[in-house]
Amino acid sequence: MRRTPAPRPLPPAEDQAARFARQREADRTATAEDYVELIADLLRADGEARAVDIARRMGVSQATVTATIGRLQRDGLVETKPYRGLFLTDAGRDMAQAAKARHELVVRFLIAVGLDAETAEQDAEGIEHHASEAALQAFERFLAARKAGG
Amino acid sequence: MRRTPAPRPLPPAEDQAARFARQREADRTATAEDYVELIADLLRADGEARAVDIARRMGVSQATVTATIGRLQRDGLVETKPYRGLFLTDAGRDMAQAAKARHELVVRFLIAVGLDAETAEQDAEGIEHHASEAALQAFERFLAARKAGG
DNA sequence: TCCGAAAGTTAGCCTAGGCTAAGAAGTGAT
DNA sequence: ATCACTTCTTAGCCTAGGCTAACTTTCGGA
Repeated sequence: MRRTPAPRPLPPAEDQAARFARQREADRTATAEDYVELIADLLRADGEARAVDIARRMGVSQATVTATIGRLQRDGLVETKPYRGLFLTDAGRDMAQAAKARHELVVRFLIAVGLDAETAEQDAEGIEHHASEAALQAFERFLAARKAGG
Repeated sequence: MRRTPAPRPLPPAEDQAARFARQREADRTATAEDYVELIADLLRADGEARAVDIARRMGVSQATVTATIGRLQRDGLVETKPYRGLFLTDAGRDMAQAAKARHELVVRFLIAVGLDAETAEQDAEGIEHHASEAALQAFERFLAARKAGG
């Protein structure tokens, strides 16, 4: 029982820097993914996506939604007409679909490893943006194995 | 084989808004956690934490480090003397220790579910900030069970 | 000792993503 | 058709977290 468990040396600075850089990249796309995912859900559920509903569901002001939508439009993810509802471009739809699939996979995975549904839903919101393709595949394999094995 | 898999209704707006709010809260603390964790690592490995090394390992400029350290100092996590190294306050040490424990738990967990070590390290960087206490406990249980069962 | 390189800071700029307050545009009921 | 209400936008502000360029301080070697 030693006090210094494992004086693991620090990773090479370049590796660590690369990880943080990828991290910041993921942070940048997270907002866009959350928005298009929500817009897709609203379009499916209500037939339209209105700024006021997005504001309510994101827990932010309408002014913030207007500004964010502007960025999404600039980035070619949504289309808007002033005072009209929002629509997703092809790119937006693709992103939404991928985000939704990731989200649901992460939720199912978290529940499978023993988390309650409510917390799984909460944590998935953050984790989905930081799980790599490799991680998602590992989650899929895990779920498949669990299903097969019982 | 239906085209519309499950027209799952949207969650209540308030619940969803609360989740996003907690999400934003986690995002705000993530930077602080990353910094104090790195500072603790540097102190342990090198005996001192210098801004230039933090800049190198975070992949940002020294000016960015200076600004961020200023915020950490304002928030009572680090202590600095101009042109001298950095030191953690008690609060900073606590945060660093918790962050490190979370980080390593997430890495071990990701490896246990089939991820390679390199990707686990990368993904943990993002996931550690978004896993709730309940999730971390679930990960612990999973690892314990895996160890017991084989 | 002193002087050049390395380290740290400061100034000034930028974007994302929050906010409030106020005004403009659309909509529904009478 | 009008008027009140809702929705959307605009203006102006803020913080976090990036950047470069220029300046200051420290430190080590000749």
